[in-house]
Amino acid sequence: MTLKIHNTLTRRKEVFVPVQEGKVGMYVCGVTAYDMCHVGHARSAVVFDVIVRYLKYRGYTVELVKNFTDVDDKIIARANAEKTTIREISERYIAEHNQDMDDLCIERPTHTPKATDYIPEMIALIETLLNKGLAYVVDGDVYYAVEAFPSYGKLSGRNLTDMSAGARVDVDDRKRNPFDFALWKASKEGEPWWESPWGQGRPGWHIECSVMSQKLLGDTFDIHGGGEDLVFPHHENEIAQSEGANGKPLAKYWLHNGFIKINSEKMSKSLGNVFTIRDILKQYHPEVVRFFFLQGHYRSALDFSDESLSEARAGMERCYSTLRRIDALKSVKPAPDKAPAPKEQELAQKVAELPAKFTESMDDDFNTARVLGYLFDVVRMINGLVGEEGGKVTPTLMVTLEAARKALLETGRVLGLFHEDPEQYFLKDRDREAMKLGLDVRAIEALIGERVRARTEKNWQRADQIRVELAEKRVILMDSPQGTTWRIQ
RNA sequence: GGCGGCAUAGCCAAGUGGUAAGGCAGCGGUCUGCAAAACCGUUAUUCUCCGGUUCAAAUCCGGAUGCCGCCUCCA
Repeated sequence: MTLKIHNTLTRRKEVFVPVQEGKVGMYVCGVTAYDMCHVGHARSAVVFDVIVRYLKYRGYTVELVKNFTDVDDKIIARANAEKTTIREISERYIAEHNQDMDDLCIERPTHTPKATDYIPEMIALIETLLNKGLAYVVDGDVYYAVEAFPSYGKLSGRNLTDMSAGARVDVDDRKRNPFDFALWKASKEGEPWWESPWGQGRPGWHIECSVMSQKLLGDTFDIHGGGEDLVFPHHENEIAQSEGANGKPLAKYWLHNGFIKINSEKMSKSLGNVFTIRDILKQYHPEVVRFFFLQGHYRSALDFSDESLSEARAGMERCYSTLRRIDALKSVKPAPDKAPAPKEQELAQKVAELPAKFTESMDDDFNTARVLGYLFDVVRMINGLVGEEGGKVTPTLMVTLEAARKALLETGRVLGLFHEDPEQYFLKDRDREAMKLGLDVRAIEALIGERVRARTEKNWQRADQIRVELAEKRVILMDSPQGTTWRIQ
């Protein structure tokens, strides 16, 4: 079985062969630390988190680098607006970012370098490019000369002639070509600066990734990832810088995740439809958000809406209620043992096949949506077997169910799902939903208490009245031999 | 203007040559004092449209239409 990955560079699925057997070096472009992270950052983080988890599951040792851009126009603007330093701003938002990532259950990368820690190395790389004739100095700025790098455009499938035809770029007389980009910018009044051979200044955006990836992963590493918007110009420019300097391929495989749209529109600050991770996690359990992302392929666009998240919530609820159902059986007296029913054997077989199907789907360019389909097959079969015979199961069936539960959890672990104890999951969900609706939990439970009394007196009229009353507030009651529980619809 | 992507049921979505996964929603049934959950059945004779290749096409090729992204900071 071979892992195949869609490579943006070739626009094809390719068999994954790492530079060094058994090891994967991976670089994913991180955030510019000037504001809270949004749902788009969350998707990118989840996508690459699942890829890393899967590569590890597959037996690879993964070294992941995710950088922080901590010097940049937007950070400077924010620091000036708040009358503070770029360091204060970037540290604040790096901390916020880390909290969001922890909340989303993203495994921490091996390295999280910051651009400002690599200024001397950036200067050295720029000097190399100048010496090779790939860059030029103008008034303390240093620009990359795209025309001097013949394969410029190979990642994004563009060429300089076509692009300049309908160019919408600022014409800058100091540049030889409109697509030349800044490697080093002379500092203006009130901007942070570092000493350099070209005077006081600061690095351009693209150079940091070329430097940090080379320092931490070497000249050529396996996977370079990021959002699809980074293909051009950012990743194109990284290739121009790195490959221009050392003549070796920068990364073997380029992976780009699709965008999140909000009600079919692009999420952007100008449209005012940006949802921060912090806001979303007040509304939905992190695993619901993760499940929502994994339902689609990582390269396709995903439409984020209250409706789609509610559907994801329903899906997660289905899985967790099945896990809870198995847990509950442990305290139920077993039924007398007997030979396994055909359905039971069928489940055992499905469970046995799950790892292979999981691997096959994930090997096919990380097809998480298909994996979820397999998980639901198992869930349905478990439910079918547990629902029978008054909740009692035979010891033999219990073994099968336990194996099924383990298989679900193991698969879930690689996807970053089912980390929660089912009981806890439902409690958290209930509290979160009640808070969203502004419901008074104590009042609800008082009514439920009254209904329990009414039911013991067989006062069905009053009992139903309470049910209806609560249902109007989207509170759904569930009666069982163990008592009455509730959830939000 | 240049480059690229997408189009599968009411909605989301997998499927890249062998006869349409899965989820959500709906309907009918079983269960239940009534419900909920769960299960069973049901919901696309068909994959935007037109042509072509093939024994065979949602899948490959050509064309049309529609939507979207990138080309400017952007996950």
